[in-house]
Amino acid sequence: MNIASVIVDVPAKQTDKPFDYEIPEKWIGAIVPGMRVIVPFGPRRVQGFVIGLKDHSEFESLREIQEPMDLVPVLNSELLGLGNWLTEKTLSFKISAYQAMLPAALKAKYNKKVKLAQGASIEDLPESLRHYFEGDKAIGWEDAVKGGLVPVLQKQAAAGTLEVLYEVRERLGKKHIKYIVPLLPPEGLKAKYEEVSGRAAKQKELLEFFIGNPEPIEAKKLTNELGYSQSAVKSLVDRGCLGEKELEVYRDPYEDRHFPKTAPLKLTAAQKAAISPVKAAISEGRHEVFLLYGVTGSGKTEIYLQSIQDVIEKGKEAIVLVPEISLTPQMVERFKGRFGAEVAVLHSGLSAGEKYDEWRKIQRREVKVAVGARSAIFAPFENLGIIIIDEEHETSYKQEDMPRYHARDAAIERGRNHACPIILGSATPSLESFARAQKGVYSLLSLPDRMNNQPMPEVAIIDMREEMRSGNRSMFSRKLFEKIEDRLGKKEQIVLFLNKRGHSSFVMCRDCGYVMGCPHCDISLTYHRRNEQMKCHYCGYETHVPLQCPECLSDHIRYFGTGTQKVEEELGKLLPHARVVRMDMDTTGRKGSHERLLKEFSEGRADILLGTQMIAKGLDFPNITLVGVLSADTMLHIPDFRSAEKTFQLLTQVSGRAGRHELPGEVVIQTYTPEHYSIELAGSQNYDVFYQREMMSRKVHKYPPFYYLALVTVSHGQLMKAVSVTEQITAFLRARVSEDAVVLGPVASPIPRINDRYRYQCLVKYKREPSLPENLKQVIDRYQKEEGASGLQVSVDINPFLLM
DNA sequence: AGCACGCCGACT
DNA sequence: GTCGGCGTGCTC
Repeated sequence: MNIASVIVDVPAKQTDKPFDYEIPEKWIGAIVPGMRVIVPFGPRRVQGFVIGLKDHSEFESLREIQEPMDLVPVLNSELLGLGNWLTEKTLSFKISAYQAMLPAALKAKYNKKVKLAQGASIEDLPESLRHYFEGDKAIGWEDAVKGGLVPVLQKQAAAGTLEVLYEVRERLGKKHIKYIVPLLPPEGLKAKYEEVSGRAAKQKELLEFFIGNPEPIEAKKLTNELGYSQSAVKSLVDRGCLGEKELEVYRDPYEDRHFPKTAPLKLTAAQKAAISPVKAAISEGRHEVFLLYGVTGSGKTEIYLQSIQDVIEKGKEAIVLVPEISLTPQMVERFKGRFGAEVAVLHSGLSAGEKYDEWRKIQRREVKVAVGARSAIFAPFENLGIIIIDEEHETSYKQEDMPRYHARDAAIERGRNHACPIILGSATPSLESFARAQKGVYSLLSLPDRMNNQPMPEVAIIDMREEMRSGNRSMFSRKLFEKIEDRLGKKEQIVLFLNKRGHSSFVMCRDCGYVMGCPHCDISLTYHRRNEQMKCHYCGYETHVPLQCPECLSDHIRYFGTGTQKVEEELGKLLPHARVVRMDMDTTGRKGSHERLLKEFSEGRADILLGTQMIAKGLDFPNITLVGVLSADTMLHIPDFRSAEKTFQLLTQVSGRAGRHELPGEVVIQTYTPEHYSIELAGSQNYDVFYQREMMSRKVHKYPPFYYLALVTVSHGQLMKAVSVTEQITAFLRARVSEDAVVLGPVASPIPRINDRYRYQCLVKYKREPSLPENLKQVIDRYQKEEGASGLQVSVDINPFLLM
């Protein structure tokens, strides 16, 4: 077993296969599958993953692995297998699948530099180049390019005086702290104590300290807090009494936070009924997928917690996925509160180093529970007892770039591997999941009532057209405004929800109707108050705000639409005494600001929480008695077959923020289309009827869950090229699917141009099409290689969430 | 992805 | 005659 099969870090079609390498003698036995290694690949060195060992290779002369990057595998055999599965399901490269399963910190960085060749002397170089290489110095490739030195350097390299070096580096290291340890037992130290001359009083004190405290101690603590001098420490180190030791430590993002310990709560009858099949599956070690359908505030989390308790007692581990955990610090708190140090938290709010450290806690079996966003599904546990996906319907579980996987599918696959149950929890299950539960593929568990018999909040739907007609041109309906004033008076809290960021969404000329668009993308620019700029959310293009209409030179050019900033201003004018906290992408950009804002609100230092999507879920504050949705229909008009479902889910989720505790809650939904079923039914909180309605529509239009989808998107700088290639692909696929399938296209993508590239697509709707993956692969193979040359890009998304 | 090899146009 | 364009193919 001295040959390793390695997947190299070169994401391309031609290199998407194992390459064989000889394992150097000294590492035989030490290099095992799942480890990262550095291998020579052509003239370069690259990172690679060992996926297997063997004795024979069909290749004649193998090169040697340069060195291992790990002491222990970073991928266990289950995850290696899962990588294969991912590759097949998403048609992505193997290397992309493996990278996606690991924290970003483990992704290699590459350095290319030029240095003096072995055996060459600095005198061999032309005068002008010498100073770059004096004293073994090297010049980085990028600097060389910047300085226009590449041709000269290449000439020297060809002549053999310089050589090009390829380095593979870790993205970042482990964090170490210097500790001081006594090298002798207390008796030995006592003996030394006698030896130390009387003049060295400080050293004597220090020895006394270590006689009393023989444990290792942080060097910083010793000098800074306990006041021992660095020189005294050094002398004793030199004498061989003390030693310095670098100990690896974790960056603990929750270090300075304490989580009050919580005990399991007593379950209600409904909760008991829901949890018992889960407990049965856990104790029998059986794979089963449960859909836990429970209204907002019905106590789903407690079911998660107690299921995990069971799993831990069985000596197994648990993964909990939450949509975007930095958005729900309360969730972290509940898990940390119950399971304390047994919990690792992985979310986007952490730095790469912190994430890596949390990941290592899992790898080293130091924790039993991983709570995190989508990618936490790849937590390297070996003995999973349960996987929980909270807010199962959330679209953020689908990754939008390669590998385009859905965490729910990955969870079910891992559940199969480990023979463990899965809980999908939601107050508004995705149609796909609910349909599967109806068919008996998943087991349905319901929690129809809120805890403590709190009623669901009362919902009022306000027709904003009416308001308009009766002369109210403000963004608050009279009813909502009244209620806000009422709550302010009662010192109760209010949540205002708006699903848009920025100030106003777009700029339009009132005279000619000109809307300011991005010159590179077919999308209107968004106004940002902060820097008085118009910004494109797709390509980042920025320009200043026009004072005149560029088309008709009229100066009646105005902002349209409403953003959180504008609402904030408006509130400031109308209710100057109300304390408002605004939460959106702009105010929560920096790390920790999210938590800080929420804390401000939870401690009652603000009356109104105003925000976008991110405040829709997870908030649970007892004093919120009013939730206002400023415009319910913004989502309804996006061209997506799921827009009604998303609108319904969002409105239901936001409404659920109100009245979760003793105080009853009220919800006001403002809309221009009150008659739309998704708004009407969100108002009456009737998921079941919504489900029926939406299923009918999906059936008619041949959309999921009745059909699966596969989306091919083609983009190119020239419109005609994009169209003609899409046409070819559409024809190719059409000829290769069965009669039940529908192949649509070519059609322009909902955003027909991004960054000066025209985008066309072909959509396949199908029920059972065993050869489709193979055909899609052929499409990729055929067109992806044209990519570099002509700028053609072809991407395939199986089960896309955004048809963009 | 990089990089080398290789075959056709405009220039010291 | 060469320098250099990027099309083609390879990396164990």
